[in-house]
Amino acid sequence: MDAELGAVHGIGYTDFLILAEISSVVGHRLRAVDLAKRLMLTPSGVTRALGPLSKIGLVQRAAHDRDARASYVSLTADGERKLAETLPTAERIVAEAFDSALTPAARLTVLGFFERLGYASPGAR
Amino acid sequence: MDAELGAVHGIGYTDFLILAEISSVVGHRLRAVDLAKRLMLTPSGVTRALGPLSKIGLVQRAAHDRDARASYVSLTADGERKLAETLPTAERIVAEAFDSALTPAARLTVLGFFERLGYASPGAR
DNA sequence: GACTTATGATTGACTAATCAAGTATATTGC
DNA sequence: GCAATATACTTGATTAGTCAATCATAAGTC
Repeated sequence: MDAELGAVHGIGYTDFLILAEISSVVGHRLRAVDLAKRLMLTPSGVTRALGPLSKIGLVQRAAHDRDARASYVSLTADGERKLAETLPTAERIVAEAFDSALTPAARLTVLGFFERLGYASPGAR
Repeated sequence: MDAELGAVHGIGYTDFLILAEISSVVGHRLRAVDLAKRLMLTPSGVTRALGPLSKIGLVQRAAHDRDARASYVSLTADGERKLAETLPTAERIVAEAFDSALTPAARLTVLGFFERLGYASPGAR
């Protein structure tokens, strides 16, 4: 997962999730602490991940207008491009893991399950 | 997860899974490589985890009778006790994480899902 | 039966995360 | 308005895992 994504796109799976999460949120920016909650990471882990992402210019931080402790994280134009470029690879890798881990019957059950939870099945169009 | 289990019982979640996996398998012993496959770990990771578990006397290794490369891993009497003692804590922690991560409706859907996959719902008796 | 390839296990080097502690700012209650 | 408490973030130290390389033994092929 991490290894293949890293080899192809130069960022890990968590990095990808960070980009995707920022992009998915209204306003396209959020505080580091909210990023942590959404990704089930600690604030510390987010700080550590954002360092390199910021250095290679995929994300940027901006001061929060009402809270001097916090800062907003958002994607740069490069970050948006990287996300768009990485998405198909990530989807393929997840789909392969999914396929190899389950029997065909279990696969269908899981897909139905996600539909009931309100997610579109990744494979269905 | 790991932290609480470690604080209460002195072993991590992966350690717990290792004990549980050994105990669940017919014959109550398996090769390290099979342990790795079942727990989605690398053989390397299993070697690393078994070291401490063996040192504190929860698991033991025995030569494989047909393959000199392999060795069987099994629980000691202490290991069985530790597993029995850890099981309720682990179940409680998982149940709490499950409850806090999902809405009540999603919770029911997930439980139904596991039933369809052939697992009894943990909470149901 | 020797040669090649596959498998089981271990080790050194590394990495992505954690926790605990610390700093800075916000918020709350008196 | 000030003390006490809570929140946002960062950093040093640690940890649980990975990968790549290695060693030993098995299994398959000619």
